[in-house]
Amino acid sequence: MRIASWNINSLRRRQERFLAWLASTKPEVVCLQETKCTDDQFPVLDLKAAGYHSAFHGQKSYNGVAIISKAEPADVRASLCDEEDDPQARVIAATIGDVRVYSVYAPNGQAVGSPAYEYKMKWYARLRNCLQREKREGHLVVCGDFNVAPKDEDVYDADLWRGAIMCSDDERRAFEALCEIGLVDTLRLHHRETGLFSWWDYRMLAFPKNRGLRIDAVLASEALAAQCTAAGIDREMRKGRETSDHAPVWAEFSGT
DNA sequence: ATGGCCAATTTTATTGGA
Repeated sequence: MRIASWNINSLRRRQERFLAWLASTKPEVVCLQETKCTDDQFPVLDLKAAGYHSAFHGQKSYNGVAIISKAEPADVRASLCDEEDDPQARVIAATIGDVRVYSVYAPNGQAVGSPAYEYKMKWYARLRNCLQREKREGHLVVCGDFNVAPKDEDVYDADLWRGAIMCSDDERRAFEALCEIGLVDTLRLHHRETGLFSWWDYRMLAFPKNRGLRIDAVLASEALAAQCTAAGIDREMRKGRETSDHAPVWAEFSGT
């Protein structure tokens, strides 16, 4: 089973490209972030015609997450496990077969120390609490745009970015704390080298120069991670015009 | 080759992204 995750940066802008990519790569599950559309704008019928079910949680203009799957999703929930009322659409969970899947879009945080940064850190604590509860149930995959480059290897110029947003110690600790509940960063099971990125700024020729960060990931609970046969980043999808500024990330699992 | 911000809306500026 292949699970992919892609910050699409507006599904409506990217729909044709997304459908073409779905048809060529045929993943069993795709987690999307920054769909930037309301639920009534979600292209349910086009995805159905492509052979996929849709579970989605959107809002006007910003954020928005979805899980697209060949198999029908069960137990869809569009929030973290707590009862906090969050107007930002950043989480959706669904059960696909025997795997609980989360599509998450972590807050950007704007600048270290800003109110947005405080919100980001609190959101991470809520996410961790939620996933800790989920993990007891069985296989768990958490896909998304984490807006954190976990290690120096995930940054094109680690010294330039040190302490900056997405690379600060507190953000990296928050990401690590997620992993410590028993989630494995699948890309690093198969690739240890630097230079593998999932986001490149639209400005200053960042992509041709490979000045990127790896801020998107597929995390898997330990038993499932043991079945992860391959993982990667589909950087081809960052090429050309009218692309998202993110590339899809993916992991392949046997025996599910 | 992959190319010098982009997307949505509040629309000819502003806000947020990362």
